[in-house]
Amino acid sequence: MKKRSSTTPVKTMADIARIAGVSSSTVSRALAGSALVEDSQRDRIIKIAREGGYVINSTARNLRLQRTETLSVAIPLGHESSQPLSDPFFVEMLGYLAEEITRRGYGMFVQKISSPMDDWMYRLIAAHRSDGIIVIGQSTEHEVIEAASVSYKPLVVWGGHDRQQSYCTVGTDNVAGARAAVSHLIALGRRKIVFFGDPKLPEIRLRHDGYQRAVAQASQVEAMPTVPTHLTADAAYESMRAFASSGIAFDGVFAATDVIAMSAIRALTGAGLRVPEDVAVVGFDDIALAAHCNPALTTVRQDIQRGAEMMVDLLLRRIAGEDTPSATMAAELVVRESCGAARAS
Amino acid sequence: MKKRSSTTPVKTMADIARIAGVSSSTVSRALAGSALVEDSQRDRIIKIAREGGYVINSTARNLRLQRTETLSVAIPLGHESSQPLSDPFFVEMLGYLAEEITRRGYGMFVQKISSPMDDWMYRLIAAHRSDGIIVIGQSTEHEVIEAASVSYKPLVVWGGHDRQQSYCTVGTDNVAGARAAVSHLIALGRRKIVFFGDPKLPEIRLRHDGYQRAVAQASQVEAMPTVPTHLTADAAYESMRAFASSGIAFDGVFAATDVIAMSAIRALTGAGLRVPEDVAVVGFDDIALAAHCNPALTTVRQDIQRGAEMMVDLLLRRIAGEDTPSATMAAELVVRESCGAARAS
DNA sequence: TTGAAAGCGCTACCAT
DNA sequence: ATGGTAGCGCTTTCAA
Repeated sequence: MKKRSSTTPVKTMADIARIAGVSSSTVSRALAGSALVEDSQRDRIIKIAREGGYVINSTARNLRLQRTETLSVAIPLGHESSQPLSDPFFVEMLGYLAEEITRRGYGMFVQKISSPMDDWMYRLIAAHRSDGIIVIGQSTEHEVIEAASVSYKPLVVWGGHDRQQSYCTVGTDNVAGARAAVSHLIALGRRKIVFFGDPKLPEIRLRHDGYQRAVAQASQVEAMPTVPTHLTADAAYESMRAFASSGIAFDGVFAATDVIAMSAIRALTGAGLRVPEDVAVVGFDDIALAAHCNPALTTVRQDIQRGAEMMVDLLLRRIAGEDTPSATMAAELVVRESCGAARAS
Repeated sequence: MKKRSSTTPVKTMADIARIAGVSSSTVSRALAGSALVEDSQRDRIIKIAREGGYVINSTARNLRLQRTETLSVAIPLGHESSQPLSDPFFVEMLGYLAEEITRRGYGMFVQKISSPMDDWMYRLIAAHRSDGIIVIGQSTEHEVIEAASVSYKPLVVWGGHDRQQSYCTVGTDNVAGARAAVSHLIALGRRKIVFFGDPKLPEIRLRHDGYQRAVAQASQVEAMPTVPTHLTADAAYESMRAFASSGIAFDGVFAATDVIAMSAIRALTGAGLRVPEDVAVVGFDDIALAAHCNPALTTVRQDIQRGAEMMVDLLLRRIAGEDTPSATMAAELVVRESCGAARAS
């Protein structure tokens, strides 16, 4: 009897069944570790499968089981379709999500939503490529997400939490974080603080709220304009360049994101203004760059890694049928150099 | 006749067929835009599908067509299983890959290979979750990749290119890049240059080759040790801390990656040594951080975005049956502050 | 131009 | 403990 083990291709359960002289039902059970199969039989089948290099076909399995063991990560960039996905905040988040999703035994399916049609959410759901969806950032898509969440439960969104929203979010306490940042600037003597960022985006609107509360609560602080800049480095640079040459006097900047803050600093320096001596700058996010730029950026830290872990955990629980609440993480002001004074640690 | 369009669920082609009063074969053809279906019939079917919010079930389609319209991105971390996927280089690469893969109409399936079994590659292939595989970095897995590439063609690897390898790589000219960096240090008067990095990894071995050639070609340059540090920030910091206190005199460091370089700078500064005055440091990669840290890092630039685009393009061509050759991109020395002298631009 | 039917590879029900 | 069979939703012959 010739050895054929290496010449007989073992691609399907039917192949294994043929070699083992059993039915494919038994092979399926054996490979699933079912106690229904006789021990010796099971071991023999598993051995044949392994020696033949058999790996289960997940497409067929998924079709049968109506699930995918995959989570989708969607990144809507409606506010800024030209914003590259290489944006540091998104990319750091993506890395941690990949880490955690893999650790939980799932695959990660990444989808960038470039020029949001209003049906991207529906398509993502209906295509059945994943068991659940994580959306990074609400962008301009709050209504779409809200509508989908009514009928689609396995959905978790990174972003701002509003009283009037039914979907599950994970995010930082934007209002408190922004307020702490601006209050710190005020405490350092700044009186003319400009807000850079577009309050049309939910998270940024919350940061703007925090900014306004800090200003309203202080005395002697002048009302200053809000500059609704886009989120890209180039756009933010240009916004600041234009503002700095407008003749409006100012001594502080609260930027809605670190990318805006860093670009603003470049523009200020280019305009001959010193940071922090002439203008103090505070950002938001604490991306990896923030600690290493010059001057090191004072910013509001969001714990991206913990956020990623929470989102995956909540999503898996929702897939299991649980109805999880939203989670808000505390924001932490990280004082470095760009605000002009280090706070005692 | 009651309007039922909103109450009848339209989940499958069979549903549409029932509503339209045709067979599901016709629905399939109509939705695929087949010329075989009568025009008015086709339009009617498409209308029903759209109004019912129908989206094709990709799992079923994939099973039938034996393809997935998905590309796998595998990140083997065998050399450093504790290395987080949040490593800047990998994460930047991931962002650009997501960008380009989405742009090409594919999905991206991300898989971190944590503690490499020797069959991870085989499993990834046999599970049929994707039409092709991009591997980011050879790590310690050269043999595994080489073996798989014999029979599995839709495979592109980021990393070092060796004369003796049959798989398709995209990468930077590591030897030339390293050589330029070290020659630059030598030209600036450095004579005792230490290499930090583990030459067991293919790319780093090539960078080490470049380092050695630059040293061999110069006169008066002393032979210095190679410190086979790991790739994480913490490990590199510790390696440099230990080395700096060993009593060995040195005035230059060529770090195999920017992460190592930046950690080394922190350790050197902590040990009371000035960078670049006492020790000049050059890195490799030009991650986003490099330009923004203090002192700004002199490094060898790899064009990550272009690399990502090339990998996707080559992979899609391989999926289409083409046998593409490897591609090597030119390395570019980016002179900033950490080497102690700016070259004329 | 359309429909019937087979089948992609798997799992689970129902027998025995 | 095991096998037969149906069917997940789709595409594509083959017939008409």
